[in-house]
Amino acid sequence: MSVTLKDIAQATGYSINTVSRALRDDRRISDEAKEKIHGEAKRLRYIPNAIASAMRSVHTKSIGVVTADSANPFFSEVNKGIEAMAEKAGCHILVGSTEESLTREKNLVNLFLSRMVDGLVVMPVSDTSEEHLELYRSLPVPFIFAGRHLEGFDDHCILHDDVTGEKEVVRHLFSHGHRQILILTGPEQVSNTQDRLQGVREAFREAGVPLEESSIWATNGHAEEGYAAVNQALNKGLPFTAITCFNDLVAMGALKSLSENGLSCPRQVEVVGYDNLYMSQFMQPALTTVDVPKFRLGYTAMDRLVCHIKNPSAAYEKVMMPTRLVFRESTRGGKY
Amino acid sequence: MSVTLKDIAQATGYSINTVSRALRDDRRISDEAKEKIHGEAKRLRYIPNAIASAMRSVHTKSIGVVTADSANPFFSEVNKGIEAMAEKAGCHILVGSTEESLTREKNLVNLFLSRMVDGLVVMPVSDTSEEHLELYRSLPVPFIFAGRHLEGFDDHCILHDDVTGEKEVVRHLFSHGHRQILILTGPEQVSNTQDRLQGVREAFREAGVPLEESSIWATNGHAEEGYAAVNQALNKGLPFTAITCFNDLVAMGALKSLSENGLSCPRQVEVVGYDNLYMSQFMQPALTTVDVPKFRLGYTAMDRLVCHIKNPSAAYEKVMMPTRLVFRESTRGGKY
DNA sequence: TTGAAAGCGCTAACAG
DNA sequence: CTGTTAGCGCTTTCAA
Repeated sequence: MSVTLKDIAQATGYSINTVSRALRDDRRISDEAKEKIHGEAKRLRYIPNAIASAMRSVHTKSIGVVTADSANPFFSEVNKGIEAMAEKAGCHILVGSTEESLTREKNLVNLFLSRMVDGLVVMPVSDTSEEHLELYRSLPVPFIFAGRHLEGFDDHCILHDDVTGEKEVVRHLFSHGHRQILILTGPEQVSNTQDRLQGVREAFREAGVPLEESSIWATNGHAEEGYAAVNQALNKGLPFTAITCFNDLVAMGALKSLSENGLSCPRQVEVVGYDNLYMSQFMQPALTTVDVPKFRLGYTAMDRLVCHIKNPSAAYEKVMMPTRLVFRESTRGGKY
Repeated sequence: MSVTLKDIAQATGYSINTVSRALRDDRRISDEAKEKIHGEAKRLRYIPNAIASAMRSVHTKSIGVVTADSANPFFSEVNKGIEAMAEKAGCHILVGSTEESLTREKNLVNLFLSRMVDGLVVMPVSDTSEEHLELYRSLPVPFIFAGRHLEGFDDHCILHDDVTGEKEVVRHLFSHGHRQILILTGPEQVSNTQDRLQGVREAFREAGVPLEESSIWATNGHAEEGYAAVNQALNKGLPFTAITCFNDLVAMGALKSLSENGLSCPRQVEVVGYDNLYMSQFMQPALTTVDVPKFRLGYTAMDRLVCHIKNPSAAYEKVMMPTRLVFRESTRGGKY
């Protein structure tokens, strides 16, 4: 079997306890002992058993991250922020993806709990069933929701302002004279979908333009459904001169459909995405989109979480981050 | 603190042991006891402590996955295959990304070992230092290399045939009359870069065309370096009529540069990628590329790993998967 | 079919 | 500065 503290203790003549403390650099251990013990540990290729250590001590120094959709680079970018702060805090991370399934979300949370994580960062689906809410009400560790909110847990959320972000998109399109706007929404059980749609509605109301429900098309947030939706809208002869997309992936599909149907973007149809993925600047045309501070979102979420782990009685506080419209080639001209 | 077997034992009057076995559906426990115990467990919201369980039993039912580059969707797609098989085998997965750093690779392997994983799936950098090789020689658990190989561990590899895949790309370009081909390679410490370059060289030799070293440009495998490389090649006035890219991300950057420089793809310059990412069909123009069986790669790697965990004395055996050239819009016409 | 006891590897509390 | 003892929650003997 593998090398344990016991082996090092036997090899050096110290007690298991002294070895344990020497390896953790406890200051009450003599330099001589430390040197001997560290040397022997290295020689024997000792690998500390984090499992055993976790059992005995209060903290495992591990955090569970429940992310949403592994096919969307948005979440990789948020993850990087989480990881950066985790590393800073000396934690490591267990990641799992729900693929927007409530069942998988619950399973992941329980999996992480059973592995004794010190806390959780979650991008939840927005299901408001009693069972779902109860899962978080009874959670025995600190937790933060990143980029998405859940009814009754506003304080736990680190968010970006989707309502305003999307409202500005539609305002901008209005200011360019568009009145026929195709709206491609995202997965329905996700709070961002609801918020962005609300932003659309507010912008329409504000401008006094009636919003036809027939111009709202649902997608699952992936390119192929953006592509299909625009194809179908064109086939139906739906009139539109601009498209606002749930996210950049959907926009990528939309651009493809326009191009295949001989419609020039931005000359004939303007397209706006959401998220500002790294790849969006390389799309053709480069995508106008709403920048979300992805890295900072993850970084801040993890930072807050660490605070709550260190100080369990600290009050939770909602954080709202600003978004920013980024103008590229898929829309005409700059801001008016 | 949280609910333990002891709590259920006290509540039901059975011993801890009986509770433990009832919850694991041991057949030597009466149905009556099982029912009572399961009921109580549910009522108390018992969450099994996987950490404690892992300490006592041989297997943790967890697998470490050391992946390479979280910004590249290629690895997400491989991961999905790994996860699918893991779920089938009743394991869960710990994932970490090296970002192509040898140090991070070693740290991740040790992190996973310290968490007592039953085995590892690794996408290693191809560093052949004694230290790196020794890491795997002395690994106390079964391991599989997925999509990349490492000197001396051929048997542990599940691979796709990069030499042949890339050779076919270049052959195809030759067959279209190209002689001036820009070659954008990937990160140097990665076996795929070396293999694909070898494929290029073999195709050139085969065709009797001299390969100018000046037409080989290194990238880190990301879009921005594909973009920059093509920009620079054009600025230098390098003559080329086709580009073969290390991967689809690099190709995305290359397409962007061509478009910005007023060069039409495929009419003036043909472009070929590698990997066949999901998104590549949505690029403009849709990307001709080499399909790699990403899902199956992960799925098979995990399948082999599970076999070796179940049967530690089984001999390792290299698996080589075929690749396939996929023709889309970034090259002209079909295969000759 | 069930229970009692031992121990996985480690850390914390207390002695010295 | 170092050693002794106890025990985290669970599973695996062994005994009944």
